[in-house]
Amino acid sequence: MRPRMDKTFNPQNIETQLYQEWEEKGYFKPSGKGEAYSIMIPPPNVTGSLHMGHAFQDTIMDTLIRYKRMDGNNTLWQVGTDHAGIATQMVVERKLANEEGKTRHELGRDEFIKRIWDWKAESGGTITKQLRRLGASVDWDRERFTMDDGLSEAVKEVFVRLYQDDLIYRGKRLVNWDPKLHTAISDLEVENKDKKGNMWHLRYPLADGVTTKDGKDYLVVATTRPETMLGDTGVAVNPDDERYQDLIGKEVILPLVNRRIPIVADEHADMEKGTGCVKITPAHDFNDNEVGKRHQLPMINIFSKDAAILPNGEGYTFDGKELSLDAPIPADLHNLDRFEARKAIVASFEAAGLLEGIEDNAMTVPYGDRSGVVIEPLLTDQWYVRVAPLAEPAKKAVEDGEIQFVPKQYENMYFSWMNDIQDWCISRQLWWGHRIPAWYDAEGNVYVGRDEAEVRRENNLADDVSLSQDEDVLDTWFSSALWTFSTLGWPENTEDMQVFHPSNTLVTGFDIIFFWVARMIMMTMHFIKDENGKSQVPFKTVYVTGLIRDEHGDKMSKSKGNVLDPIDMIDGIDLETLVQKRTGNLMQPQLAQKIEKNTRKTFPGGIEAHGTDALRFTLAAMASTGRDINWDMNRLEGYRNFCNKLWNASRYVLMNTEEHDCGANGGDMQFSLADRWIQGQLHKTIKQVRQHLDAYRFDLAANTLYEFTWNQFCDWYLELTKPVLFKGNEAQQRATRKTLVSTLETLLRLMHPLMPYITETIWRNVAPLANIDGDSIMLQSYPAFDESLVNQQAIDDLEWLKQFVVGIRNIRGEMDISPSKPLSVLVKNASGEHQRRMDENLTFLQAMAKLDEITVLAAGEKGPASSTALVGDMEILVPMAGLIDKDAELARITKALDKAEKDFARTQGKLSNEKFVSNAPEAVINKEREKLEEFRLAMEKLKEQKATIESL
RNA sequence: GGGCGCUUAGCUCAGUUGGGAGAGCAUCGCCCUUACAAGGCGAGGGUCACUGGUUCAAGUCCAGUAGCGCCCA
Repeated sequence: MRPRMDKTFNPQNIETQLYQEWEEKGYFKPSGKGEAYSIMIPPPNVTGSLHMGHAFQDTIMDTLIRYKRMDGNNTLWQVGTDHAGIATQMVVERKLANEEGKTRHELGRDEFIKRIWDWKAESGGTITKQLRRLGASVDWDRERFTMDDGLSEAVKEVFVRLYQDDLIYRGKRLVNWDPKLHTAISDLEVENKDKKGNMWHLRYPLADGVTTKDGKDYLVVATTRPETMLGDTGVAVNPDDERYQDLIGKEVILPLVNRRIPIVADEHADMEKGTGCVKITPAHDFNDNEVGKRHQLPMINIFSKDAAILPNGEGYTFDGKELSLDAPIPADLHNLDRFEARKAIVASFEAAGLLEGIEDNAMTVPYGDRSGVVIEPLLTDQWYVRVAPLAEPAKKAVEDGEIQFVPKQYENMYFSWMNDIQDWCISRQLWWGHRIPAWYDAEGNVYVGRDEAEVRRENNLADDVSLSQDEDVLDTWFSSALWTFSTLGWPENTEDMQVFHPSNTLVTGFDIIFFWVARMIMMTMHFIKDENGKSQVPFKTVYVTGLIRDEHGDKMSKSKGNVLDPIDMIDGIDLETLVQKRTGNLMQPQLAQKIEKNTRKTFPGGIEAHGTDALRFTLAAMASTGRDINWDMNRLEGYRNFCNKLWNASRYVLMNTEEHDCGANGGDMQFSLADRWIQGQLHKTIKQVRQHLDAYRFDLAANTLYEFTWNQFCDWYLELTKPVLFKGNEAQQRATRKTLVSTLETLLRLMHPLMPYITETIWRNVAPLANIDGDSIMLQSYPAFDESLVNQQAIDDLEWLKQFVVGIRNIRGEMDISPSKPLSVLVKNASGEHQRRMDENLTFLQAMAKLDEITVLAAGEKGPASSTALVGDMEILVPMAGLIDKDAELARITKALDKAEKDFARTQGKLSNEKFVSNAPEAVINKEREKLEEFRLAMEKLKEQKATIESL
């Protein structure tokens, strides 16, 4: 297919069609040839849709993959999605409620899971469809899903082996409990919000007639959660706090429940804060839990799974054993929700005269990001991975440079987490996920195995022993942690494992270094060994991206209504639809008005279509050093214009080469200075772009391409081909046509990884002219730098030509002489080199500066009163007669002279500094001397010129 | 409180081993010149957050201050 090229660039007309063709023809598959290069996509949430962060990361991954593919590697970009336990379960639950008015419990577990699979088949492909719009060259035939058979097999295998290695255990510990969803959740799913709350000061009477230093028979503890006092098992004071020294080891009588609890000394108590006394509730607060552990206080759980008050506190020791301890709770509190209980307890304290006071208090409260309710730290039975032993090799791999982070400072973040690592709670009280491969008998003994039959066999359990499988499923991150190898067919030792593992580059956000990156490293190094038994790393480089924020630097979020959808930037969206999209389905509908107002203000005309290539190029251009990006629509528009520029430049090339002899089959060719120059510039560009891509500096790569394309190729080279194509002889035309075609063809290949669609479209038109027979630019080789094609003489000559042309354009601009008015100019002090350059490039000079004649003045000849420009030590004179305004010219000269004088003075100052001359390197000094001479010359000429004009 | 990062033109950002401050957009002139008005040609615009130090020379290296952001507690 050779696409047509309209006058303006219309991305909609080309993108989808090209992508389908690429996919159908299997261009995204590994070639099977060359050195392997693989990237494993961070699997997006199957319920999700593409956001700017995905677009950013996917652009970078695709750029790398396309670059390596063209450069001859056997490339695999592995794609897939994760099953997103909670999110997916909730989506289907909601659907079930809306459509059938049923809960999942009414449906039953098996039927509900079946419904999830139905949903997935129907609606689970949103994000992968969007990924296609971005041009992502992933191998779709290998698409994986964390719940599919192969990956589930890997999950089971890993669980069983870790258990056998004593790296997985079951225990009763504190977790982030979501009282609405009835499951443990990970820290990542907890949103900490700053809230205004209260600090209650409660009196705890001292036992045994003890009094404080100032004679009081009670202590005052300050707390933000009075309701948890029912589970207090201690009061802590700071060991250095003189106020309470005598009381350490004594006891208080816990009000309402009349339990004696000890006063302990612990650093956790902050002398500056409140009264310096804190209540310790080890079963309901993470900090208190640590304190309790240090002082061997019992844990007393007072909450049900709904976070309502129990009739009796449940006591446990820190090794999870039940404690027979009497912790009754007053009957009027039973079954009260935690916030109701708070009111009731505060009221009771007040009634008993034990409420010392209430203060306002700013605090951070954890909310479940899915349920929106306050998370309760709760003691529950969960499965844990013992992480410390796994962390050691994982740390070492980064220390030794086996895995490198780009940018490097993120290694600190990695180490800080790995050095203070907590065991990982991997079980979730959900239905959707990998069911934990553990079975219990009637006595509560636990057996772990790949299936029930294996459990019976391994443990000699008769068929009549009844076993029931653990109801819980595994954290989604557990299966994600296996992603790099489970997707390649592990536990089978597949050929893919041998070829594509370890993968090369992981592209991800800094926010999941802990949750995902570190865990992948640990899991991979534990399970995957090379032929010598050495642990393999999952990837060699981790490229960490920053966050994409809105134009004011605010995080994009639904509730702020500042989310930008990458697809909207590609296809465009009208204002009304955008407003609807941003204000619909809000958790807090009262925000709608404000969001609407802001949206109308920011996007009065909606968002125009910019196309995928412009979006990708913008993302690449803004991808510097892993820091956050403040999204700028103006940049996007600028790069859309850039696409249009490339498009039209290509049209120019095609118009002048199609149906002409472009020298593809030889013939006489006489290359112009411009031809030789642009080839050199192109190769310098190739070298730089490769360097930048290799260094993950996509911003610099994009800038280099932009600069070459617009400022060299379009602004100078294309203009310089016009005189040749209009007036040159056959050999000159043939040479220039050949250069036009080959430069553009190479440039397109160089750009392709960043802008796949536009380059493919143009390339298919250009390639035949260069005698290249290929179906797709994707499969062509990436341009290689050839130093022999960089012609320094041509570069110097063309720089001279530019100076000449710009000098005249300058005069035109400042003197208001129309660019269309031809000028005759004179040159003074034209040495041999200047003369040669003029002789060789007269046509170029005439065309580019719109000149009639150039007259060379003899030595000593003054010439008429003129406005002048300098090219090195040569002076160009544009005669003033009838053209130039005396005052304007004087103003222009004065300004230029000022600048020259300043430059001269500064340079002279440097050179007359004895210390500079004796310390600075020779090259620097020489450069300064050259500059001085240049400025001196300019001053001289300008003064002379000024005098001439003044005397008129 | 500990750690990391940021502060450069009106806006969004580059600035490699220290050696004449850059880009895009925006602004101001002139131009519908047969690739492109999503364009061409030209111009203006910066105490490189602040203070001190090292150096012949600092946006760049060091120390401190202020503001902002992130991670951890």
